[in-house]
Amino acid sequence: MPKRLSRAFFKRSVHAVAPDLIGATLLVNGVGGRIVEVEAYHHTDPAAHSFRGATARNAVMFGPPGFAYVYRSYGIHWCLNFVCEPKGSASAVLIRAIEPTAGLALMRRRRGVSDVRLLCSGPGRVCEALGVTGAHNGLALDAAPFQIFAHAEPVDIVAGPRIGITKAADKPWRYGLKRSRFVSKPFRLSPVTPT
DNA sequence: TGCCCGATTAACT
DNA sequence: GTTAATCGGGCAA
Repeated sequence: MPKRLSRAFFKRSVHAVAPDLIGATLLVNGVGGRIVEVEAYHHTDPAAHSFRGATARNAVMFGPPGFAYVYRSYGIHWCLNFVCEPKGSASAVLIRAIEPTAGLALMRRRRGVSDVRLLCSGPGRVCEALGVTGAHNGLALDAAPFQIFAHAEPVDIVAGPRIGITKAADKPWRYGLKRSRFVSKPFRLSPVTPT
């Protein structure tokens, strides 16, 4: 049985936690799969919700690490984040894509699509498939309904610019599982030198 | 108070 | 390729 991630796992720099989450398994009420894409947001980052200080929406980001920050995106979708670093640093990892492994039938029903590659390939899709809503905002990640397990095997990680932002768009703070077919958009891999 | 924009997605042309 | 859906935050007036 894989090791369940402790709350201490999140009490580190968001730039250390984010790549470490690639390959981990995220379940919500037993439904979910392998995390294949995340993005890091730090409070000194102009693209982060916490950059301009605490509001009612982002209050959880300013609390202790190891909790879920769920916000509404474009007034329509939900997006799931894991709060990182010591309390008050207001940093979080956005869960952008999952390779579905558990609860496929329920995810298909919630999403209204059958293609497994369309179930969790995007932050809004992840929340819809796993049933994450604003009701999960502020819940601890080491307790029900969440289960997060470390990956057993080593994984190859790639990084690149984050998606859908205009501020600090050059920062390579999007992390993914190399060659995964379940990411929301392909990562640009390093060019192979012709032989 | 009013207006613009956004860590998105699906359905268009 | 473009656009609508829909709402909280930020900022100008």
